[in-house]
This record gives sequence, C-alpha cells and structure tokens, in this order.
Amino acid sequence: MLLKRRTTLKDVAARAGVTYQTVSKVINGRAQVLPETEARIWEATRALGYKPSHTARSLRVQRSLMIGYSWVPTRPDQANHILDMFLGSMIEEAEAVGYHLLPFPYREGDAQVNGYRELIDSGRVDGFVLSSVNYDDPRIRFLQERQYPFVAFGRSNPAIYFPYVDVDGAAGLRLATEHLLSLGHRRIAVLAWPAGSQVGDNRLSGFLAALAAAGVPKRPEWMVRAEGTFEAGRAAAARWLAGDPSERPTGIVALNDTLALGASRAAQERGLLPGRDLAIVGFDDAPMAQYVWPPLSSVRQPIRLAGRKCVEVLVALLEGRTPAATQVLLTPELVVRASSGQQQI
Amino acid sequence: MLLKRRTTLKDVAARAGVTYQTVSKVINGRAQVLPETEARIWEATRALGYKPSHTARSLRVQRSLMIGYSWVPTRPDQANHILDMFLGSMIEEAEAVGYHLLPFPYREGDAQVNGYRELIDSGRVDGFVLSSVNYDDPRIRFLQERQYPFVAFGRSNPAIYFPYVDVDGAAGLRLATEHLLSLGHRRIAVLAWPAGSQVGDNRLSGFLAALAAAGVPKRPEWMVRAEGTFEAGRAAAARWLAGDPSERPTGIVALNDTLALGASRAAQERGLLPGRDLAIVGFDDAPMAQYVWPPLSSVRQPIRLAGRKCVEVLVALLEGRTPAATQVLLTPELVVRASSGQQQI
DNA sequence: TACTGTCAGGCGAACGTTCGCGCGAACGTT
DNA sequence: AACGTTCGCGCGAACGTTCGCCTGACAGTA
Repeated sequence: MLLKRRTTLKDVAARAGVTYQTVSKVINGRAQVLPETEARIWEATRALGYKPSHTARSLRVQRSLMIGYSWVPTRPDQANHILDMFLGSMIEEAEAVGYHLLPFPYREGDAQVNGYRELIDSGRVDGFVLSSVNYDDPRIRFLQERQYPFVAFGRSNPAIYFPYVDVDGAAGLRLATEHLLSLGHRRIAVLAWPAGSQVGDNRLSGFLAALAAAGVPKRPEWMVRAEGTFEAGRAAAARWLAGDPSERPTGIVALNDTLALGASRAAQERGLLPGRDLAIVGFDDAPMAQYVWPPLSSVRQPIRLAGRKCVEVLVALLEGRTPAATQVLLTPELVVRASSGQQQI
Repeated sequence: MLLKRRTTLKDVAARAGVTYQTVSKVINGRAQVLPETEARIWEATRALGYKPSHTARSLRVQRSLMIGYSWVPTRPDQANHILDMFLGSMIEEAEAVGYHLLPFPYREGDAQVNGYRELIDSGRVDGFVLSSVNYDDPRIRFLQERQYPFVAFGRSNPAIYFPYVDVDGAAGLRLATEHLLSLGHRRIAVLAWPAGSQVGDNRLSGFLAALAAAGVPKRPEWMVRAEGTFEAGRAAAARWLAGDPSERPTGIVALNDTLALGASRAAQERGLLPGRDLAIVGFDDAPMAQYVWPPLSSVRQPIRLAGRKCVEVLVALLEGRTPAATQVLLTPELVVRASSGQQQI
C-alpha cells in the first residue's frame, strides 16, 4: 500500500518561514521566539496536521518511551478476567504521561528471560512491568543484574528490595475470615494453594492471623492445600461436610473463586445451601461470582488502581524522579453476597 | 537510572575489523563477504550481545513494524474472557513475523477516531486490527479515506469491501438450534440482542435459518430482543415459563452466556431443571459455563485462530503480498453440557 | 601487456528529530 | 560613541540504521 510521505518538521518550517530546528523548539516548548512567529508555527502544524515522528524523536533522545509487559496465559478453560482492567488501566495511565505499552509473548522456563533481554538489547523498551511474580523470580534477578528499571505487580522474597505494587492478600483473607467470625462462625475451614507461592502463602497468613486474633484455634485438618481448581475445592469440601454435623466446618474461605465454587457445589450436592446451612467466601470477585447460585461473597482487588500505580511508579523511576513510594500495598474490599448468609436468599 | 551505552553496529564492526555498513549487510543477509569475514562478524555480534536498534532501523526503513490495537473495555461486572486469548495469539503471531502490537486506549464517540489518527500521523503503527466493529463503523470509513491498512475482527455493512476475519455467528446459532431440534424440541425460544448490531443480527439469522430448514414456524413472542444481561435473560425466560406447560418453550437458545444463565436461573426459580425439564444453550463458552449448575451448553469461538488470522492477513497486506484471502470466516463449535439434556445430570 | 569481469567490502547519504552553540540585530548602559 | 546584554533564531552535529553506488584487487582472456 502506497502512503503519501509523512509531513515533517521541514514541511512545517517551510510553511511558517523558519528553519525546522526552530519549529522543533516551539513544539517542545524550549523556544525563545516572537509570539507572532510562534503563532505562525502553530498555525502551520495545525494546517498540515503535523505530529512529530515518534521513531525519529526516540532515536534522537535515546529513549523508546515504551514499557514492556508480558503475562502468563491462563489455561483455556479458565478466564483471566483481570487482564482487561489491568492492561486497560496501564495503557491509559501510560498514555497520559507520554508512554505506551509493549506487550510481548510469554515464554516458558529459561527462555522467559530471553524475551526481556531481547527487548532491552534492541532498545525497544525503557522498563518493564512484571506480573505473576513469585519467590526467586528469575526476571527480577536478571533485571537487577542489568540494572534495568522495572516494577513488579506482586511481591517476592522479602529479603530482596525492588519496587512493587501489590494487593494485600493477607488483608483480604482477614476481611473474609473476620466477616465469618462476626456472623458467629467458629468452625472455619480454608481452601489454600500448595505451599511455595508467594500469593498463596500471603493470603493464607491473613486467615491464620484473623483466627488467632479472635482466639479461635486453627485445625490442621481444616486447612487444605490443593491446586486452585473447581474439582479440588469440591473434593475437599465434600470430605469436610461428610463429617458429623455438629463437628464439621460451618464456614469456608477460599483463596480464589474457583475453589469456592467447587465448595459451593459440594455443599449443594449434600443438600446444604450456602448462605443458609454454611457460609462460603471466595477471592477475586470473578464476574461469575454474581451469576452462580447462590451468588458468591468474595474479595475484590482494586485492579485498575494497581495498574495505574505500576505505571506511575515505573515512569517516575524512568524520569529520574523519586516516586512517592516504591513499594505500594493496596487494600482489597469484601463484597458480601448470599453465599455467606448476610443477605436473605 | 544510568544505563551503559547500547552496543551498536560500530562496536561490532570495530571488533570484527570491518566497517559498520558491512556488518549491517551481513546481519540482513545482503552480504557479499568472505565466509571467514562473515564468521568473524557473527562471532563479534554474539560476543557483544548485539541486537539492532529497532528505533534506528525503523527510522531508516520508514516503517514501525507495529500494529495498533484498541478494544472497548467491558463493564466492571462483566468479564472479557476473550481478551487474554485474542491478544495473546495476535502477539505471538506478530512476533513470529517481526511485528509487535501497540495497544492504545479506547475513546468514546467522536474522539475514538482521533486515537487512530494520532498513531498514523506520528508514524507509530503500520496498520490496525479493529475489533467490536459494527454497521457504519467510523473507524473503517476513516481508515479507508486515509488509505491506511487494517483488518477488522468482525464484519460491517455488506456493501463496503474491506479485509476482515470473523467467526460465523449464524453458523454458531444454527449449530445450537439444530442441536435442540435433534433432541426433539420443537418449541424453541431465542434470547437476542436489540436490532442494529451486526453480530446480533447475524447470530439471530442462524437461529431463524435452522428453524426454517426444519420446517418449524417461528413464533414472534418467543423471540425477545433485550440487552445481553443476566436480568434480561431471567425476565424473558420467566415470562415464557409462566405459560401453560404444554404451550411454553421447551428449548431456549441465547446469543450469549449471560442471557442463557439468566434463563437458567429463571427456570430453577420455577422448579424447572435445565437439562431435564427444558434445554438451554448459550454462546461464547465463557469459563463460568462449566462451573454453574447445571453446566451450560454453549458455542465456542476459535478465538486464538481468529487472532492469528487477523495478524496474518494484515501483515500480508503490509508487506505487499496478496493474502490467501482477505475475508476469512471461521466456524465455531458447539460444546454440549448438561443444560441441554444430552448428558445425564 | 592491456582489457574485462567478478568478488569483497568501503563510502556517502538519508531517515526526522533534538540539542548545544553561535551570531547578528536591537537595546540599554557608561 | 563605544561597549556589553539580551533576544530571536539559525547552524551543525548526532542518534543507529539501510541502501545504492563505487572501488581496488585479483583472475581470466585476448
């Protein structure tokens, strides 16, 4: 497809009767020019529809004004209901401060770091936003070695310092647990993830803290660590609920909604209705939480805020400003629906 | 943050004992060089970890190798479970052919086109992928006027020609309807969207075609056009199911899963179990379809394939090759679950 | 020997910016 | 009247590539 040549500084300059360097100055606000010259120049840029070439500018100033971002794809049967909001908010915030996002493919294992390396070496991005970070994340190590700026969405080993934005998962589970405690529940079980995940451990700690604060002893058999799947939640809850009614859990909190929905299903398979016969609280507030029966109480993360903060902190770093805080912890909120029995069902 | 200077062609050239232009030739495969010189050059690029500067190359060849993409954000309570797959597949395909995606914020109304214009004028992208296209889409008109390359994910007015990739929604609803017909259903209702949406009209036409082909007369009162929300589906189904049992619909197809789930709820509120007492089929195969009770039969779109195709066609256009086809129609598949009564529940 | 052809690689220019100086004219100061 | 000081703008260079043309050496032919 043949395109007419783009309009450049020189075109504008010719029309305004100055040299192109002067136009550049005016456009960048570093001008010492007569008001009337400036007016002519602006008039010319408008008339010609001139926009500076990002590529040329970027070459000259040796900065790409781009932020690299890659995410681990979810399994086909699961939804990443967060991506829309997270990406969207990052893109908006970035554009507002003159940046753009460069999404790049996720790669498995050792190859993962190569994706980051290539973008650095080819000068395509000025920094990165990481997500799905975990303990000993190889990307963090690599970027710190190369001294390349990044912000992580999520925390890693407490011992290493790096800029991050995270949602306080412990606070979230504390909220969920305290909710059940306040409704009078004392026999509360938890559906957790396998040990070794930063997010999982963190959320679980909130559950334990809430129990401890209320003086309710924890019962190891009521803490299941399994894959975060529907079936895992269903199986664990089925076991719990098979016990003596006066001795089984009356409340269940889960580290994500899928687990919680599995538990809800298990309960209903035994003829127990969540919200009436037991209470269930999930985490993530996936959109389906409101459409299932009974609607699922859940913990909602301020995702859009997180996305904005990630970009805000990173850009501050890139521009050499010291950000207000380089480690940001956001507080989630509890969304109470019928499954935890607060509302009539 | 201070970065060490990037390594450039000149660094490589110095190490290999040639001029930088020669290195450039070797790297781009346009070289007439002695095998041993070439070897030295490759060795040097590896040793120095050289990657060509994308910015400089892009300035020189006057192409950004970027594809613009913007999507309309979903309401906070709804999920865009497709975005992950669609974006991911586009990014992968793009990278494989040397391109990257540039996501940019969606804007409302007249401002929408400005986002596209700015990217064109600043030379940031070589072309666009559009999604959520509808009749009389202003972006299509604009891009055609500017003669800027694009591929639409979705169709628009039949009268105007442009390259697109789309999922055959009519075929999808035909699949769903024929499924119910084959199970013996003759009284089938449909939950559709308000008229005027290309996607909605197209899907609905598949329903009507299937009925006609089976010689089943359509009943206007069993065709509701409403917002695609849970409540709308629930309300419409509640009205239908309130009628005389021998005269009410025994099957319901919906243009999306949210409507279908609303219908499923309405049924259960009347003590009717989908899959036993009536059959329900949705569209989109949202992840929640498998977690609700009873699991929802639904039509699944080949989203990853669509993403890849969009990029493939666009890049062919950009490189001046004539793509195999500039209008691609993909066929969805039916995923049968308990709600349509095929399986035991 | 002189002429032609090929091979390997050098050379200059250009892509569209930004940036630091430089320079003449107008103005004010001694 | 001679001399600084601003003001307003121009000038040259540089960012890291790619591209077409040029050239020097060598070999083959007449």
